[in-house]
This record gives sequence, C-alpha cells and structure tokens, in this order.
Amino acid sequence: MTDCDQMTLEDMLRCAGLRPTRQRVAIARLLLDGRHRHVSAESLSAEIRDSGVQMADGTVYNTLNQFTDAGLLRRVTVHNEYSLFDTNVDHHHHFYDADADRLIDIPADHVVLNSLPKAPDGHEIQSVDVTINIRLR
Amino acid sequence: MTDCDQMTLEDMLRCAGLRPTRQRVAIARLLLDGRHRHVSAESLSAEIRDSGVQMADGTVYNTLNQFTDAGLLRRVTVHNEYSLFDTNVDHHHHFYDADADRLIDIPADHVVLNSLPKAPDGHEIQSVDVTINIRLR
DNA sequence: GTGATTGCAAATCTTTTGCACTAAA
DNA sequence: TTTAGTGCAAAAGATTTGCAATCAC
Repeated sequence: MTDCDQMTLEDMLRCAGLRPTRQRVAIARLLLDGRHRHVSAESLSAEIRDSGVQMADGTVYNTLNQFTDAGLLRRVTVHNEYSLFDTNVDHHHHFYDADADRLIDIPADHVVLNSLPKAPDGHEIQSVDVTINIRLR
Repeated sequence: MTDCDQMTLEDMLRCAGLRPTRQRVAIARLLLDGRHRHVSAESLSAEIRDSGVQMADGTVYNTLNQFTDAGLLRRVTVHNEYSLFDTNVDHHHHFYDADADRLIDIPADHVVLNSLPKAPDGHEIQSVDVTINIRLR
C-alpha cells in the first residue's frame, strides 16, 4: 500500500513525512477524517481549544502550513484578509459567498474549461483555480 | 456622455461619486491613465512618495478601497498576504507566478468556460475569476 | 459654512520567527 | 541521545479606525 489513505492518523502523518506528534494528531483528527471542510487558522484554533486540547496559535499556523506543504490540505485565498484551508485536496473549484464569507466546493467536472492560454515562456501551468463569486439574488 | 471615460481625472472621479481631492487626483493620475497595472498598497505608496506627493499610508489604503468600491479598480487576491489592485476592470483573468509573486493579465476570450454550475439557491453569479498558477519549467 | 476627507498614530488582525524546552525515534 | 517539534512571546506585515484638522463645494 503506497498511498496515504485507509491508515491510522499516525501512519497517515508518517506517510506524509510528518512525525505524529500530539498536536499534529489532534489537528489531523479534526481535519483529516475524510469530511470536506474549510477552516481558518482562527476557527480551527477555537475548535481545538473547545475539544480540550491546548495548543499555541503559532503551532496551529505551523501545522496548517506543514499539512499544506505535505499535500494534506489545500490553501485557498479569496477576497478577504485571511487564508482558508480546504480539507478537500482533490481537484475542484469554489463558489465564494462574500456576504457570508463562505466557500462552497464545486466538483471539478461541473466546470468545463475549453481553451486555456499557454503559459508564458519558460513557465508551465501548475493548477487552475476557478472562483465563482456569488451574492444574494 | 454618461460614462466616465474621456474626461479629466477630476470629472472622472466626480462621475464615480468621489470628490476630486488632491490625494485622489494624485492616485488617479498614477493608476487611471488607461495603462493596465497591478499595484499593492505598499508599492503605490512608494510611487506616490517618489513622485513628490506626500500622503499617509492610511489614506492610500482608504483611497484604493474607495476606487475599488466605485469600480475604478479591481481587487485581486492570490496566495500571498496582501491585496493587489488591478487597473484593468474589464473582464479578464490572471496568470499568477508564485515564484516572482507576479500577476499577468489574460484577456477574457483566451479562457473559455463551458458549463458553469448554477449558483446555490437564492444566489446569483456575480463574477468568475480564473487564476492559472504557473511555475518555472 | 458644513459635510466629506485627510493626516496621523494607535489599534487590530493575521501570520511568522527565535529560542529554550520537550518529545519522538 | 539526537533531532525534530512545540510553547511562548515578541515581531512583522497588512490593513483599519478614531478624531481633530482641513478641504471641496
């Protein structure tokens, strides 16, 4: 078994090259259970505190960055001043509801892109993010 | 003449519902000359200082926000920690080069979107942003 | 005049960092 | 034991805000 699914959280972290420390496991338990969510550092911090685990804010930020670098999370930036971390790392897109400051996933196959431009000289396309901004009708 | 083109900067600002104050005109002179640019609050602040005009940073931020609200600029957020303001308010998309932290415009017709999903109940689509992340090959 | 706008500095918010301490392997 | 990881507090960076002074009309 070479992929990082269907294992204990500890193994999943090891498999991603991260030591399964108490803090990382606590965050993994909240975020890597297969459910698709969008959390901010702040909301996650509050959730951790509520779950009885105590953790420094700096550690929350560092852990989120480590998970993102390891491909366990995806960082999403929209038109506000903080980052959201998406537990869905599959290719997909987003509705962004600015009124509620809320992201909604859109499966990749619901957005069909024909005719993408070529990347500028010396560059290649890494990924394509489509954000559909919505508002109340 | 009902649109806000082909006028003096002062009239252009008035037309957008903004009093043509010294500060606003100075920023308009730099940004609303028809050229397409991406500036950050910081880079603009430096440019203003270099041009001999003195202006508080808070005023730069406030003015950029006012221009954006008035539709004279467009705020673009990518995966970094500050906002960029795009002087091109026409519909278009972006390459984002994370290595250089640089945005490159893509004309709207170079990206063809077929099959957009419907907005969630009670909402309507306001705009669609496509960001193509690129990296060195 | 008078209401909108600005300057300025302080406040706020998000995020990163340095370093001594602790824990995983 | 050795190295990676954490806590904490401070720093950094972006942006907003409060209020008195100033400016456009």
